[in-house]
Amino acid sequence: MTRSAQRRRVTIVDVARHAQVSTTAVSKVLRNAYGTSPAMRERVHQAIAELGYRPSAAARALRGQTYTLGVMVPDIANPFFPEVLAGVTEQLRDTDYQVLLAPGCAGEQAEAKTIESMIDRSMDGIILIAPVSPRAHLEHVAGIVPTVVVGRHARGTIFDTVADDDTAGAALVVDHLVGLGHRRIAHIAHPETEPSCIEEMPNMIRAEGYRQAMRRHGLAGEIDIVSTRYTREGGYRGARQLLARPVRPTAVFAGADIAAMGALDAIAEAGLSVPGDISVAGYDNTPFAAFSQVSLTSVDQAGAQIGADAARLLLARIGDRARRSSQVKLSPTLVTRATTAAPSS
Amino acid sequence: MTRSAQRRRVTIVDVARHAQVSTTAVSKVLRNAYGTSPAMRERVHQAIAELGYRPSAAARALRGQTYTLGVMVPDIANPFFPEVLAGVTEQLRDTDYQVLLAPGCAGEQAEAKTIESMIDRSMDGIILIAPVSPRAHLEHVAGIVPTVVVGRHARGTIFDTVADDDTAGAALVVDHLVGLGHRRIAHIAHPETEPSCIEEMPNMIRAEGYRQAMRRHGLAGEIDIVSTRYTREGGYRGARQLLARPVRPTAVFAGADIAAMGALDAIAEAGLSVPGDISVAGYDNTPFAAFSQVSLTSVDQAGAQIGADAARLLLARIGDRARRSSQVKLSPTLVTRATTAAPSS
DNA sequence: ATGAAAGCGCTAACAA
DNA sequence: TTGTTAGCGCTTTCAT
Repeated sequence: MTRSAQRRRVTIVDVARHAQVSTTAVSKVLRNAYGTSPAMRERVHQAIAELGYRPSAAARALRGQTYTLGVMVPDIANPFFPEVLAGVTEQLRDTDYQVLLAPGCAGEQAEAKTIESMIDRSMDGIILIAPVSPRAHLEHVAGIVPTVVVGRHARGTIFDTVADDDTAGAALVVDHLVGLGHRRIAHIAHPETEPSCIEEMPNMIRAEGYRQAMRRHGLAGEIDIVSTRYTREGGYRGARQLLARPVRPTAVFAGADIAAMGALDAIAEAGLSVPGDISVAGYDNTPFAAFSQVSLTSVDQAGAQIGADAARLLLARIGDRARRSSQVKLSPTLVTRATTAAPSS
Repeated sequence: MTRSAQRRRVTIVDVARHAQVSTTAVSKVLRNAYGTSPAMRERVHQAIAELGYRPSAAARALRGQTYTLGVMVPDIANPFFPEVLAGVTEQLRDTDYQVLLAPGCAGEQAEAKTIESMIDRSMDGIILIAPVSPRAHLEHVAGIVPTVVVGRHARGTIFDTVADDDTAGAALVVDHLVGLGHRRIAHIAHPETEPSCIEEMPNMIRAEGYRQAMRRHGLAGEIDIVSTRYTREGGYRGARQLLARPVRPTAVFAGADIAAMGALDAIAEAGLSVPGDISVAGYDNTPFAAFSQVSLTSVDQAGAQIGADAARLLLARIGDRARRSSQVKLSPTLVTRATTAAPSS
């Protein structure tokens, strides 16, 4: 046991020798490649089992695949992303692929570095969740490695996308609040600095969807957006700003549940009640929103399904890199809970 | 742009040719190795910049390091782990290392597979968070790759450990509740099947700490443990069981915040109030516990610090694999919030 | 201080 | 169907 641990790793050569075949044969068996007899397969498999052989991903990477897929998540603390990831891993469960997560990418700089590092590691494909890089950069990346972009509303020429219909999602919230009798509905947004992708980012589209819906209801004059961040702290700051308005909004639509969480913190701190004094709605329908103590009205964008679709598209693209790019757009639904009600006035 | 994307990746040979030096020289410069003149370093760096060269981790892996560290997390949906991860990445920020997360390891089987996959990918070191593998297996793994184990109370011969003093943490909760006047204090635990590591797992130690503390307070007869899981659903099921007792406990100590969350769901569903009808305490002091709508009393085990220590130890072990193993044990503190109060009786 | 050359473990032409 | 062999891009002796 201890000795074998110290020992040199078992290689394909060891297996070949042990099974009395060539390394090619072993390689073929490993990859289920064409040209192996059942008898040989049997012997090789047995040798592999006896020796406890495992292929070195590093060596494979130099020639072929690594059987590794990378997923970039912008913010691991946001409870929406585990949902997406669950969908990805579920879809990949019975494949040979291993998913590796690259965490913590605040900003374009960090994101570029993270993507580079996944390319350096010869990943067979990558899923980028809500990336902030300019589209040209995404195209560049997709030219190097099969790529699926989640969240961006962009028609990539060589990458596939999966996104939620954020315009519709925002409208669901506004319609719901207006239906309850609200007029002063404010929105907490997440800003975008990179001009080339402003129109593609889900956060920007949610904000625009909010604007459109407000206008549609004849509430153009009531449009009120504070731009902070989709984080708990951002939601907190945003709500603080809104609560300091001369005339307070009666409802707050946070662009993400995690921001809604911060908004609820600020509202509680101000001694106000939800939904008595102010209604709050979020986006993502994270497990947190369903939590009894919160019961947050939120837009469900089926995170697991998004993840599963992304994984499916990625496998398809790995299989055929010349494949036409496809865009999957999912329809959100509204989950009405206890944080929204008719305004008190 | 587009052409370069299609083009073969820039290699060390290209750099060497462009800088008019040998590949050896480039390699040395890259690794800050001994034997390079400032002039050469300058030229090489310039060539690297001009060509946009990036070393292939795959090729490096075959000979040297991959500059990749793997972190295995048992449950990505548990909000405690992002905290630990933040500590890890923060500690590694100014190093050349990239952190990759291996998600979703339910059970010993899946865990072993995940660890194998990290070894296959020649990671330079791995951090295992609350692994459930038998100690012998951890030793085996640590013999292959530098390893730091987080959470397990084991004295590895070749791996380092970082753990919270779970016995003390559990005692903090029981002492607090007893101090408030509670006697019927129940505990929601997470079971362990693998016999060889039962005594090392944080969940088991928390349960044992709870038992000890109860006995110390002369409440041995009130000891009441339900064993479900450290998940939201586990907490929910656990609390349901406890609420169905002929005589209901007046306080519930969930072994993890995420389980406390589920317990709060069940309590709300039963139409009971917290802390009016029943007090609830958690463990981990996740951001969720500090949330205004919850305000959960919880044991703080400084996740970020745990992560930072783990990363520090891992770097040290990578630097010297013969290094004596060290065990870092952190002292937890209790954060008292609104979910615990004197019993109503 | 610098470079030539031998692999690391695997895959894929190409031969047999 | 099977095996021989030439690399993949890098690190590392070992000469110079």
